[in-house]
Amino acid sequence: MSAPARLVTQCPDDILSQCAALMARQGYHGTSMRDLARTTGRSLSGLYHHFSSKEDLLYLINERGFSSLLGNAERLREEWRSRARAKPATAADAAALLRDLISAHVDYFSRHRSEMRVLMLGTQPMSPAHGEVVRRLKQRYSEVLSYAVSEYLAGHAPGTPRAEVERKAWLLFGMMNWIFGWYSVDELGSPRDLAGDIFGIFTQGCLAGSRAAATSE
Amino acid sequence: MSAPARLVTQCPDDILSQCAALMARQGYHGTSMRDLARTTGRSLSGLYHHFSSKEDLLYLINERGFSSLLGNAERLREEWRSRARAKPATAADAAALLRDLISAHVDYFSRHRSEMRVLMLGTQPMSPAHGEVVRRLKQRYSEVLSYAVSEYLAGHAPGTPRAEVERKAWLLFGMMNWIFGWYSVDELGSPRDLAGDIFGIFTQGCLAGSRAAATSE
DNA sequence: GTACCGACCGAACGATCGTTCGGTCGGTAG
DNA sequence: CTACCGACCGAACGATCGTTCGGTCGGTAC
Repeated sequence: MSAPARLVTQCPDDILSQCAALMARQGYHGTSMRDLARTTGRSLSGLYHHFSSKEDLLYLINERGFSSLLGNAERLREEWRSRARAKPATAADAAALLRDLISAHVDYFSRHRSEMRVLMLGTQPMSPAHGEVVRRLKQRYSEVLSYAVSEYLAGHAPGTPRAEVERKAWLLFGMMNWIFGWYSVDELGSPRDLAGDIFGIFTQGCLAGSRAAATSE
Repeated sequence: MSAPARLVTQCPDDILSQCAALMARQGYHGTSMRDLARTTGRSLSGLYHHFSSKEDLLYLINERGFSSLLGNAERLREEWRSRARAKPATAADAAALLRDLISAHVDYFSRHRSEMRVLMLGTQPMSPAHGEVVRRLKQRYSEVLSYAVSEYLAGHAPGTPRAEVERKAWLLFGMMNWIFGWYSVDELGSPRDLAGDIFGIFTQGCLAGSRAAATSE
């Protein structure tokens, strides 16, 4: 423990994202360790110096991605809660929280598209222990979003049933996640426009309530 | 060409869906031909009697799924067009078309969850020829949906820019598709409720226009 | 100097992969 | 009877898979 300090190595951050980029295109099982070694400019056994196994690599990508996403979301929620303690929150405040969460999500996705695509393609091939950690992160993240949705609905459409709140939160998730699964971000305009559209459609759509669905018949 | 008629065999319909069920859980590369042979109750070489290759099997699942989806959608659109020729279409008619398309989509997904999950996980490992066919089907399907969205917006929010129409159609796609990627249909209520929610959020959300997105700041 | 370190490599291991080949069996057709 | 057919199987092929092992090299620590 002396002069030059440890900044490189230790945790192979760039290697991880290079691997994620390849896995995003070919899938976990469709990408071999030899493929990953080649694109990271290392040898096969050199790659194993950084990760204990292929599954471990997948876990690290998942853990890192969801942790960042969750960190952003929980920070926004805490800021909102401390503001709410200072002075009572208005309905507009809840809308602002929801809008910030959507923006943060879309921004993060657009800046880490490969990693996010890996996260979306499923958790199946992970060990029970790793899978549990990732599942927990996923759930905590969706709980923050559900919380914001229910706070928003409490202010703008009070009395919405719990089941409907959750269903709508999931639909919001759908809008936020799907686009990056199929399409390129280049064809969709800026993340800012996209987040604005999602926020606009969701909030205005929720205001109309569920009874508005009966148009014909 | 005589008595008993050909109803079985020819095209292995049930085998296909059994294979899709396994691939939906493990992914294409994560499922071996031996796995597929075992779950279909056949031997490895017995399976190759029905499909020329593993990739061919993936293609058949994709082609079949998207063709059904597209068939339903184009039928609904043609019905609408012929009604529009009889008497001028109202704005409510366009909403009904959109609602029927969403219902058909959600219904089909809920009845063929495994196949649909395979379709959503990507097209990469297909040959150029097969990939092109599937890509064409996908595009035709999304064009029907975009058409309905633009017809709806023409009646309810005239003057919406083309790019915004497409972005909103994609967000609608997101709501329709995402839920079956992550969550089980059991927790989401009936397909009917779900389709109603999607239709309600989307249509009411679009009515508010894009300028409503500026709530704070 | 020697000792130890993390980063990295070439070569190989056993297992599993997609695919092929030769053959069996029950059922019409002539 | 023979000829032919689709459905199906066991056994094997070459290739590729994830992983391991022994070793090399440049750099501190003492």
